[in-house]
Amino acid sequence: MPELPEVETTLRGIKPHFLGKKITVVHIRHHQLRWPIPQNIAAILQGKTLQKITRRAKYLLLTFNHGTLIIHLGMSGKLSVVANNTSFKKHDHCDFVFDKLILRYHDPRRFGAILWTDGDPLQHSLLKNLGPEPLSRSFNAKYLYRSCQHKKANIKSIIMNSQIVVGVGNIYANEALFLVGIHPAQSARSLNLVMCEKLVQAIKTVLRKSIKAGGTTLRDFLQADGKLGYFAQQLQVYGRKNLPCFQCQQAIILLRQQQRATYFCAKCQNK
DNA sequence: AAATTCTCCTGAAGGC
DNA sequence: TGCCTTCAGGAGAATT
Repeated sequence: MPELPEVETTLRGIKPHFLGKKITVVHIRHHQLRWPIPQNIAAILQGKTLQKITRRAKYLLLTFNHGTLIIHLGMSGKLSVVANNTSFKKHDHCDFVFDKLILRYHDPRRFGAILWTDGDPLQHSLLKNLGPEPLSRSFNAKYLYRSCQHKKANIKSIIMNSQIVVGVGNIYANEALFLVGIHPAQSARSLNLVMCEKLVQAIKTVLRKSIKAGGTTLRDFLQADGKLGYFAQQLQVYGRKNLPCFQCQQAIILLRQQQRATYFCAKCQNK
């Protein structure tokens, strides 16, 4: 499940292979992702040179001189770099064929998206209302504090809300809240500025560490399976139901919030 | 307006 | 071994 560190790792992995290169042909084997891949995408891209690869939230933006390809990996999406004429496997839905290499999109659950815009991608309806990047300076204590005021919702749903801050998926929300000892069900408006500062720093720390871990596997990116980074990170609470807390040995609790699994330590994370 | 629930999908895991 | 059920989750859409 690609979280922000995986998307960033993917970006860094594909960039050196395709930047400034020309697409010769596009093959689509399955149009139906979260939204249909535009029918004319092959015609749009054929013969065009990739000018820029950037990221906004978990969206990868591949910019050409006449528009931008917007790619989201969803839950199970993966972009890989394979040699030309490499045979495709199940769920390899889309190939962007360049001179020597293929940028291949694989996505068993098809929650991802491949879209095209000929305007400013940041003004695309999917992107224009997104909150700040978590690692940017505009995501800071004051901002989070303001975003939490008058909010009845619990703090976990606030930090996972992409209109407030992007890129904090379920795993990292759990981990960051544990790091600062905040109970995931605590109401957002009850956090003071000091707690917001700690939480902001925890989110940044968790994401930075994970991106760094992802970076260590970059050299393997050409290999088809390329296990990405965050598994390397030691998770403190996520997926550890009933196992002893690393800090106090008390059993980690699993509860459900907004239909998402929340793992926390009742002793270390006080209400 | 804000908060919650629903939805897409497949593969893995668990029960019998 | 195999079939069936349940669960996982990103995030936009629909609903409350």
